[in-house]
Amino acid sequence: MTANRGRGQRAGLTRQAILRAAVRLADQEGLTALSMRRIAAELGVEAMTLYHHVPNKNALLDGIVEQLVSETTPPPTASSWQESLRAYAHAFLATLTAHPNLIALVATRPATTPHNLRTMEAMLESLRSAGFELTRAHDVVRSLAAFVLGHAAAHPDLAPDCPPVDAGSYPLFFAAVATSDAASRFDFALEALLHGFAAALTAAPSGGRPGAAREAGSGVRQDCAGPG
Amino acid sequence: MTANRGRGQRAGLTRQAILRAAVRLADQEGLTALSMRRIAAELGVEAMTLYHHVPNKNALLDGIVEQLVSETTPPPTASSWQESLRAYAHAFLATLTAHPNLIALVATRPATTPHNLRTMEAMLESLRSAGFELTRAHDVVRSLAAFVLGHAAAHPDLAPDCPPVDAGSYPLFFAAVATSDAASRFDFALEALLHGFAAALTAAPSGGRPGAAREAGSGVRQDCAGPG
DNA sequence: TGACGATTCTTATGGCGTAAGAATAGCGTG
DNA sequence: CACGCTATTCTTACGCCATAAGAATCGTCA
Repeated sequence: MTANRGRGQRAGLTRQAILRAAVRLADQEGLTALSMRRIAAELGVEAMTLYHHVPNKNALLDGIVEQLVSETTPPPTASSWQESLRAYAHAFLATLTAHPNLIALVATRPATTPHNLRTMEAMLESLRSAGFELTRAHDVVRSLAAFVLGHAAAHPDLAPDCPPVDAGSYPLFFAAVATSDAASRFDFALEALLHGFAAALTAAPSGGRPGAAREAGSGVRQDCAGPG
Repeated sequence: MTANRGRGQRAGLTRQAILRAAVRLADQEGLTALSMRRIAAELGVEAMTLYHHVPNKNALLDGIVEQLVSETTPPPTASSWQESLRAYAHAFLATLTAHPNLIALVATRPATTPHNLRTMEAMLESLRSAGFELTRAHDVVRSLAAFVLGHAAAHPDLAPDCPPVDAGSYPLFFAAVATSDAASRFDFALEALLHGFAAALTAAPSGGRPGAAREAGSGVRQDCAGPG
C-alpha cells in the first residue's frame, strides 16, 4: 500500500481517488477511522499531501456525501408520480444501506450537486403535471427524502448492542420487536405516505395547501438542501 | 467558573450535572465544542475528574441523548390514536428543534430509557385498541419517530451556508424554495402519514400486513431502539 | 540548460480521549 | 481524638488528530 517515494515523485492523487478511498475506508472501518492520516496511508501518501487536492477535512466529508448521493439514480421508467416517488425512495434507501457508516454524514450535510438538482427538478415537474401546486410538490419531495433518511438512520443494524428489554414491564413492545422487520416497515410507511400525498392531491383542487399555510417570511434564509 | 481547589476537595460533581453542562455547552457552541476537557472546564474541574462519574465519552453522549428524549412527553389528552401520534410527533420535534446541535446525536444513538419504553408501550396499546395488529402498531410508531428525526435532521436551519441555486437551470426548484416553509411542510407530511396509516387500518380487517410480509428471520438481532 | 510550478514529504503546534498514579478531604471506627 | 479507608480530584504522559509552514524534488517549457 505505501510506496517508497521521493519528495516530488507523483503518486497520481486525485480528488476523486481520495473520495473513493475515503468511502471505502469508512465502509470497512467506520466513521471514526476516517482521518486524514488514515486516508492518506490507504493511498500510500502522507497526510499533508491530501491538502493539495482537498481544502480541509470538512470539504472532504462534503465530497463524500456528494459522491454518495450521486449514486442515487432511480430508473426513469415512471408511469405515475407515485411510481416515480417510490422508485426514488427505494434508490435513495439502497444507497444509504449500502454505506451504513456514512448515513450520519448524509443526514448532517446537505448536498446540492447538479445531479441532485436535476433529479429534484424532474420530480417537481412530474408532481406538478399531476396536479400538485409547486410548493406542495417541493414539500412532498423533501418530506420523502427526510423520511428515507430518518428510516435509514434508525435502522436497527446501526444500533450498538443494547440491554434486552424487560418482557414483563413492556409486554407489547417486547412482542412487537420479535416480529419486527425494518424492510417491511419501510414499505408499509412509504405506502402510507404516498397514500396521504394522493389524498392531499384530491382533497384540494390544485393539490393546494389546506390550512392557508403560513407564508415564508421575507427574512427567511436560502434553503439549499437537495433531495438527499 | 474555575474554582481553585486542592487535590481532594470535592466539586460536587454528579452525572446529572455533567450531562446538563454538556447539553448546555453543545447548545451554545455546537457538537465540536463537546470535549471532555471543555465540559470539565465548564464545571471548574479537570478533564479526568469526569471519568469518576461517567465511564467514557461515548457513555456521556448516550447520557445526553437519554436526557434529551426524556424531555419528550406528549400531553396525555389523546382523544384518538391520530391525536396521540400527532401529539407525540410534535413533542418529539419540539425537543429536537430546541437542541438543533444534538439532532445528529439523537439520530445516531438509540435510547432505550424506561421513560421511552413507557411511552412506546402506551402508544402501542392505543393503536392496538384502535384495531391495529401489534406488529403494524410497532411499525407505525417507529416510522413516525424516523420521520420526525429525518425531518429535524434535514431542517434547513441546520444546513451550513451553500451556494445559491441557479434559477435558470432549475426554475421549479428555485421557485419552490422561495416559498418553502419547514414547519408547514412538517404538518403537511405528518397529516399525509397519519392519513395513510388510517387507510391501512380500514383496508385490512385487523390493520394487517397487506402483502403477506416477510417474517423476521430467526437469526435477526434484538431490535432495541425505542421511539426516539 | 535553467527557471518555474506542481506535487510531495518533513516538522511542529495545539487539541483530543484516556491510562496510570499521586495527593487530599472527609468519614467511620477504634 | 487518632487512624486508616474510600471517594474524589489533580498531574503527568501517550498516541492520535487537523493542519500551518516550509523544504525537497519532479516534469515541463523557454
